[in-house]
Amino acid sequence: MLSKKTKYAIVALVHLAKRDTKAPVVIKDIAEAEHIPQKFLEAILLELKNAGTLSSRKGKGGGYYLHKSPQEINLADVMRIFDGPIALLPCVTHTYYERCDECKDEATCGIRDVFMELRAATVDILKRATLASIVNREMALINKLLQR
Amino acid sequence: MLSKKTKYAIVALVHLAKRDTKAPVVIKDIAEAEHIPQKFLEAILLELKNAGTLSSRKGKGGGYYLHKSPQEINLADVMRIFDGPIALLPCVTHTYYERCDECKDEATCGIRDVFMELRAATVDILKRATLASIVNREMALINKLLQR
DNA sequence: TTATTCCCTATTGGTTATATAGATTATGTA
DNA sequence: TACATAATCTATATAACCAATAGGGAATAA
Repeated sequence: MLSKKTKYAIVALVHLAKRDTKAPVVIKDIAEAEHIPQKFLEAILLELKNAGTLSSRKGKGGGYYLHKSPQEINLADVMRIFDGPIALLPCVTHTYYERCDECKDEATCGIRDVFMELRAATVDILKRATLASIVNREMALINKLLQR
Repeated sequence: MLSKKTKYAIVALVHLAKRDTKAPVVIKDIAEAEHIPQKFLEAILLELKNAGTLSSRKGKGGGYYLHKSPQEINLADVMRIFDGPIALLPCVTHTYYERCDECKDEATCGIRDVFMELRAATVDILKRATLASIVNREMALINKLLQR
């Protein structure tokens, strides 16, 4: 399961992506609109800023805004910021690779083979899941509902 | 990431599947062969038994053995026993469904849409990953190494 | 210089993960 | 029956992490 942190982060990012302007939005507005505890969201947005996903401006008229375009921000990257590697086994990750203590021969491990396949499929889906594509999905779902 | 519990469970099950006989194996043998803390493995095998995956016999000549055939035991089921639902959001699971507090309209939620797609792909891979198929993968990997 | 807003540090309560220890129950065999 | 074997049950410990809150500091714009 995703941590609440990650889920809130995604919801907040989609919130920003759905606005057509790139004007900063204050934490409070996002928290209230998306029903996220404000102080908790504060820490989350800061982490997203430090990761280079968001930018911020202080003082009046300030707030947070997307640092990159919605096409360039995908869920794989966001999830990695908060929940770490996407792979389910340490021996399958790229950047956080770690050998399994109990493993006898990694090269011929059938379990590892399965989870490498799973990781590839997961990363593929999550990389394609950009903020822009999520907004598109929402529009498609709305249209689908209206047509009935 | 998988919990150690789940990883140990899978390793132990594959250990049992690789033996051609269905004779019971004592906990100690599995623990030593696979480098798993014995007392911890004890609890894990018991849980697998209660879930109907393993059977056991007490006393001399006893131990644990697969209750079903290696073709019938898949990683999706094993992972659900220990780590719960495979889906990454509560609103996407079948059996553990729960609405997201902060969600406005589930039917048009683009985030949910992504994670439904991801869940389907994941379950598909993990259902096909039976103990038998894992053993086959190992043989294939060994052959591949030998051919070089 | 004042209001606004992000930024930083610390802390809290609760849950989960990863085990270990010791006693008990069931089983096969001499 | 007695004994050794091996699973089963209960209890405990520790560490890590999650989710959230509190309070003040620092930067910025008007």
